[in-house]
Amino acid sequence: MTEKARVRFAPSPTGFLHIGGARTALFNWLYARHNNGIFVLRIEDTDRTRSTEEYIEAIIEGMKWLGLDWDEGPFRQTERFDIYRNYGDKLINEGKAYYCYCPPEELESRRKDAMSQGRPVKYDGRCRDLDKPVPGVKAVVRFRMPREGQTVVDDLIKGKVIFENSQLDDLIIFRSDGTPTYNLTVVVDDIDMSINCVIRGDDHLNNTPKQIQLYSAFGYSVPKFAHLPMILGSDKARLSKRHGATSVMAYHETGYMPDALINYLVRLGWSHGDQEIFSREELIEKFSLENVGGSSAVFNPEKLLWLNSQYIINTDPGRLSDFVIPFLVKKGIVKEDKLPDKGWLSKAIITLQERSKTLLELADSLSYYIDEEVDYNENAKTRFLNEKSRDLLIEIKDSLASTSDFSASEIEKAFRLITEKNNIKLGKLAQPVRVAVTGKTESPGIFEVLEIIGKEKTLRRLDKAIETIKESQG
RNA sequence: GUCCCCAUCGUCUAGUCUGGCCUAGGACACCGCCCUUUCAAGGCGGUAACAUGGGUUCAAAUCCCAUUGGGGACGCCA
Repeated sequence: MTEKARVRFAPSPTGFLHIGGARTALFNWLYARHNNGIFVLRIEDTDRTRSTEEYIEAIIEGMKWLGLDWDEGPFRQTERFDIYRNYGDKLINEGKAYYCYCPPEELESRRKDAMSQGRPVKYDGRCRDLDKPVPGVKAVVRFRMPREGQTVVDDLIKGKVIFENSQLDDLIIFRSDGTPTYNLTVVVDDIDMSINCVIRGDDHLNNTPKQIQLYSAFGYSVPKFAHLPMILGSDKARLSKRHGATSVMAYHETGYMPDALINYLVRLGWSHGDQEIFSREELIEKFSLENVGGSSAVFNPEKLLWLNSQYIINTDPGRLSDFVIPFLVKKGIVKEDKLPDKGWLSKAIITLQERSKTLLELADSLSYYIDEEVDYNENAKTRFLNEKSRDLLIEIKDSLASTSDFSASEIEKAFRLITEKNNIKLGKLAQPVRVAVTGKTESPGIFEVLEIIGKEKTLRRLDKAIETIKESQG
């Protein structure tokens, strides 16, 4: 019987949940779900000056929106300081850690010197074997790193990565104010929470040998490691704010479906043959770290947009309406206490699914079905609402006015009758009508549009269009 | 500067571990055609890649080395 997989996502709340963090969370989540394991959420907020409550909320909100549910936590490191203290004291008592009295400014200048002289930048260990404390100075605690030999990171994605211990720094595990630092807290927490597979960004690969030394100092065996390659912007630099929207919730707000973003993110580095679109169930079934590539990936908003359009097309209209309604409300197209009929809305949505790449676009298009008044696009108006189309508009209006069954098929018959009579192509009639009822030159099929708008509103809009033509003439 | 990672179309990738089935496949974007009442969606087709140089081998996108390029880390941040 193998042990149960336990993984974690451990963001620090110094910003919103961003694209890179979301992908790390996703891979952890998939690993846990695929292996029937446990997914732990841990908030690494030991840097109190930069961590905020708002960001914790925001990260949780982002996780929930993406549907990445966790089984344990959220734990907060700031609530676990006594645990780190216990572990730390053990190291100090065993001589595996020591107090260092070097002032920060001095360390800084030594670092600069080392870098300019081309020497490895690391603490020289001058406080290692001090036998007495320096009075009146607040000390930090450093971990005594081995100086000889090698540390091997056996990574599930990168393979065996060898580090010379001489390169490893005597890292600070407690600040001079007594608070623990990252490298200590991750290791202690991962031990304490029985994490047996650490999946994180490969910007942590260099930290890993240090952490391995910590594990061994505590007498624990190391978990598996999997270091995911970074996500880059279009200029190949690490993805950051200047590349545009990087916050997960920004995608929510601009009309992306969570499943589309998940699907996009998982394909950044992971693949399953030629398949592009995966349901959540499929992902859970097929996901494996073995199929994660080692090279970094450029974030491509256009492909995400395409995936989103695919998800909009393939989501059933009833469910899609639940996604769209908040956008309709937010844009003031409908009132929260006066929502459109669900059946009617679904019918309207069907006509727009393959024409909308985002929920926001869908909501916008829906507005011409719902609004009382139509705003004409200026170009559309001058091109199609003019003397040439006026008589046709009057003709179709009169014909539609006497139609009792206002269905797409009956509406089509009315249109065909007029085009045949006047010996014109359907477009000659359809375009002016389209502008009259939608204000635009593009829309779903005109017969469906009219049916959805309904007889009364259609006639009113045709009247207004005819009126508009008269005015512009007179 | 030191250490670490990475390298197939513009982008995401299949193929690399286990060399031959690769005349290098799919997807996004782009271009063309078809469908068509507009716009889409859809269908069909097209442009486009194994970074370079050395090896190893009967045979290399695939293995090895070097170079180049890109990324990351080097904090009393995480």
